[in-house]
Amino acid sequence: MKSKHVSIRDVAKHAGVSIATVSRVFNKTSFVSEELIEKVLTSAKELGYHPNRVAQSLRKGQTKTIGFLIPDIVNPFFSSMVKGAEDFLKSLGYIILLCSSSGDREKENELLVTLYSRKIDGLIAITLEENNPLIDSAISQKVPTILIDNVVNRPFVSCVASDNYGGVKKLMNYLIETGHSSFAFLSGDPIIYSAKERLKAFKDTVKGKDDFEFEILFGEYTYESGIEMVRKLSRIPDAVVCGNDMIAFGAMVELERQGFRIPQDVSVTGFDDILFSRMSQPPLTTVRQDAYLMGRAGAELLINAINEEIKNEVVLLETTLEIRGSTRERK
Amino acid sequence: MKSKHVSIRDVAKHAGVSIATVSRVFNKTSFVSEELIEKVLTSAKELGYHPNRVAQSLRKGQTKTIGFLIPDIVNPFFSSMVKGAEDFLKSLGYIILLCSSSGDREKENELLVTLYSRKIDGLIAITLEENNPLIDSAISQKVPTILIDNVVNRPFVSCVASDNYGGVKKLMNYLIETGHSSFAFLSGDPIIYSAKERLKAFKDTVKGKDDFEFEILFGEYTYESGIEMVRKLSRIPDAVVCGNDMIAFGAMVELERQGFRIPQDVSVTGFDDILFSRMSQPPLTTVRQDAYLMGRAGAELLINAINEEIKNEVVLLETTLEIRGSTRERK
DNA sequence: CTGTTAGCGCATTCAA
DNA sequence: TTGAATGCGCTAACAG
Repeated sequence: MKSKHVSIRDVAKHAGVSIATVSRVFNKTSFVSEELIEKVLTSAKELGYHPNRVAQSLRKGQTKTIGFLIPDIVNPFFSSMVKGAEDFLKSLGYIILLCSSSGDREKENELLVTLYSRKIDGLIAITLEENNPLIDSAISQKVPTILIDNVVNRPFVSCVASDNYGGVKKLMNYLIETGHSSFAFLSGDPIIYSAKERLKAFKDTVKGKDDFEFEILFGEYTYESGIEMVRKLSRIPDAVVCGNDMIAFGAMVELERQGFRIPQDVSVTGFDDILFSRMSQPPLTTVRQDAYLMGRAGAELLINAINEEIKNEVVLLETTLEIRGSTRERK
Repeated sequence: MKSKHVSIRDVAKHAGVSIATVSRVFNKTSFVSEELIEKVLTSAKELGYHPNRVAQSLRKGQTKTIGFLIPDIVNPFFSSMVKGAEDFLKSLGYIILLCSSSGDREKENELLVTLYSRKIDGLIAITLEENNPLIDSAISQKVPTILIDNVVNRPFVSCVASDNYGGVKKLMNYLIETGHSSFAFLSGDPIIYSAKERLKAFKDTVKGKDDFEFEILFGEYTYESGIEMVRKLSRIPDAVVCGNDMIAFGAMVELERQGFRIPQDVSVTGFDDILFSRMSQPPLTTVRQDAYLMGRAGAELLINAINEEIKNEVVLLETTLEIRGSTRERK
């Protein structure tokens, strides 16, 4: 039965040295004789001592803690980012303070205050809206901040995102090569950076070209929204290009319900390549983006920002076209 | 351009009061005259002051921080638990320190040291193995600890899990009522508490009854394992009862590949009811357990343990049978 | 009702 | 090489 907290003082007394020596042994901050190192380590082990990180944080002015603000931890796309970041940060002794905003902007601001008052060394945020007030908050607090899946040009803020534009371009080129000439684009909410970029790539591909017919619908990045948008389609095109995979799943279900065969009657594509995309029937042709890597890249950027004051950088990650069974190869 | 950190002393000076008064205003810990409250609040706002939680933690000996140890944050089943816990804890001013163990027991221990040295007020852990060394660790540190999806009887440790046994019982009863009499059970690794319980319920139902034929295979809670186990089946039974939904998805794909129709030729069932279970073709008959609720219940238990010293309780949550298209209704 | 002060556990100066 | 003393920002006695 040990006492409640064993502090550096207990170890010092037990080892017959000063607290400064104990501190030096644990921090290797200056030379201590072998003899004393031994003594201190033995005493520490015997008492079950571990340095109190709270006290260290207060003293050193850094907490080795990173705030992570995320709309929905249950979404594997977002949680993959957390994992990517965590795996990297952990190796450097950082730990993640997790905050779910649930997309609620008011909550988001409260959470930021909490995070800042807990003296996080840096912040990684996934925000749905492209222009979010938190960005200004971050700047005024001067906490190094990384935005993932969003791109802005502001001081103290770096960004990581996939090349959404390039991804959809690749996809559209493939569809055109394989003989598709009429399209529907089922967009996510264009307040979101990624949705906007994907939409832009689609428009840039088809607009003003007489060879193509197209139609654009707006919804959300959800299964239900995919179903709904298909119902609103004025006609069924060669290819239904979806803003993300969830929309595509909804679209596929609704198209089949209406009696269309995929891909014989209509091709369907997604974006993201989530786990289930290769398991659906038919497996989904989609643009693969690596959320884990985005998280990791964000964390690396953040550590740079913390250490080297590089505070305004944008990293765009490559995407890969995954051709599967939901698109036909020839008309 | 403000100075780096604004402390309670800065506010006190600016407002012309003592730091104790400032503290009292923010903590409402004793009466302060309206006049001074006003002054302090104005100064605080002007300077952008927020109490430093790190200093508070050191002083008060509590961090309002909960450690959350989880095998894989990307798995929606686990992340739902995090969400459930977080939603509740947030409302009480707690925040979550997230740690992924990746199932690595060595890492798990390192992470625990980190968590303890950061003086978490409590720990919520999802551990794969039923008997995990972390449990002893938790006991020796006297940090209130909750195990989710696992049940042990130890001091300082409370547990939350679904009624896995009852769930499989319900499921088996339904299958028997609908005329199934030969079964295969595709189990997860029985080192895991839930896998063990589900297996037990299956065995208890079919064993020693001449009416039933059955076969049991062991694998993991994964899609790939489902495929593999189906390949090892000695014959195709009336119903393939899977340890969880991921196994069921693998099983369905492999059964269909082998030319069996679901549910006409063979029924397939899962456990968990993850998001995609209702989206698969055919939609999966499964036992629904509410991961979000488990997380929330765990958090509630933890707060009780922290406040009231209730430190050894087990909560078993009800499950629901979700009958969908992957099981036939009559032979 | 308000101010002064001690000390939470630690890292870091400054002396020795 | 080691120890004593200071203070990080704050809360909680205690005194007035």
